[in-house]
Amino acid sequence: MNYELIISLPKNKIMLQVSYIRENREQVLERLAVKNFKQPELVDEVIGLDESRRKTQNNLDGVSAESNAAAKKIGELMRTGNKEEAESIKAKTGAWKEEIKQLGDKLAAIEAELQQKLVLLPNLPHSSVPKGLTPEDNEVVLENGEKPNLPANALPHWELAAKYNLIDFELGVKITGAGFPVYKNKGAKLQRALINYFIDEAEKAGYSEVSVPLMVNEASAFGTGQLPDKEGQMYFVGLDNFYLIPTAEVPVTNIYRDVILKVDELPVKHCGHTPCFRREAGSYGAHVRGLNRLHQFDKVEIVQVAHPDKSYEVLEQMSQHVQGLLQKLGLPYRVLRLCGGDMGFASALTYDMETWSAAQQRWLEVSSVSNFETFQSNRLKLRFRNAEGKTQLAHTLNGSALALPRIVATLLENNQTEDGIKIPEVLVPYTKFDLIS
RNA sequence: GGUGAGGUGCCUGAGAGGCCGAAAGGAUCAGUUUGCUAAACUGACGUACGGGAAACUGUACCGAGGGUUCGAAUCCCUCCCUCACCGCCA
Repeated sequence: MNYELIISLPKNKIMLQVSYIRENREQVLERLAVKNFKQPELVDEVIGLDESRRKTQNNLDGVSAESNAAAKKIGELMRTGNKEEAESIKAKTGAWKEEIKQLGDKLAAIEAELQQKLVLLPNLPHSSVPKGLTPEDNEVVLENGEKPNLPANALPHWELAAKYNLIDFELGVKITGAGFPVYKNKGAKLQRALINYFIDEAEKAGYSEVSVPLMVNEASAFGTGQLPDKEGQMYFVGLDNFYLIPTAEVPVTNIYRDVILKVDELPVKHCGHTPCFRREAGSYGAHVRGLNRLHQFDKVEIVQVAHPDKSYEVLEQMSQHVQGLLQKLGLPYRVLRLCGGDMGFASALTYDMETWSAAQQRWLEVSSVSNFETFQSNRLKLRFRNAEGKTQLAHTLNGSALALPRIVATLLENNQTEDGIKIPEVLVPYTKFDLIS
């Protein structure tokens, strides 16, 4: 990613909330420390640049005002035939012109630099976010459900997938490469059933379904914060400058880019199913075996645009929705509150939901629910008109409900019996079979 | 891929160098009238960045960037996008 592209994004952008940083410098630094942010010096650089930005703009505005007034005067004089006086004013405009040009260039340079630095600042974590560096520092909020006791000869899901002819990993390697499996027979049907089930559940919870593009332009990728932070993690279609979406969050949230909502339109709730594409550069090895980590996978996403006063309520509600799905599927799970070091660039608070994979004897992340507060809406210019009639940035949230492959993995492993793999009751109307044998 | 037409406010749409941040209509909001609905009338009604305690005020923005000019929505150049028709095609 080169930043020229970013700063060439729509002008007349909102100045990524510098005023907040300016007025809460200490707090910002404190919060960034929780996220283990490596370049705290950026904060003061930003404040300094903002200072000179405002000063420069003030100067420029003053000169422009004079120049505008003169131009107007000339117009009047010309109309009334007072050519001489008009000419004498004209003579003075050269200096203004020069100054306007200089100040304008200076301002543009300052703004560009400011943008470049602002764009590197991650979102500030919520006060409840624990300090910490690694996944081990995440806080376990709750654990739910019974871990099944599998017999000693229980198989991991990739062996079950082979045994029952559900997923062909090698075939995917031939067609595309590692991480692009081919689902077959009841494996394919199980996937489709889960997708439909998740969508139906989301609709019951008030999320209206959207079906969105799987490739997005740069402005969209920037809007939800994938750029510049996750540049290398997205597949890029260079011929047309499109990115393959790493999550439906990107196209769905971008529906509301450059939108000013009415306050009574909040909260906006959408769900959607899409494949997701992730390069996952740098992660190989035993832990990525089978369905554990893929380059392409299916996911049902829920997205909300919420009033800032309500967004943490909404976050809990979304977390409950996800937990409800896991309960109905009969999967043991736990909820984590991510520590500063493990959470994403754009998030203020993230809950991860993990299911217990009984054959692998480990937790697998199947959902991530986040409140981005104004981080995305600031970039998206997603606002609403508040009670005073002023525009205000809305809060955006999203969560997986749910990501398919690890759910499939856990279902296969946890529900294996000597007779075959039992399908959870809630899914049977969708699969039309209750056993994989 | 070829050809043509366009990009103006929430929408439709005028504007063709100064009186244009932008007519008019619609939508929306507030008020008046009305037994209710409808209608009519009156008023309000873009965004951002500055300054100011505030009333208010300065600047910028008519797809984006550059240029001409004392002055650009309007003229010139470059780019992007959209639409229509043809070709190809799920």
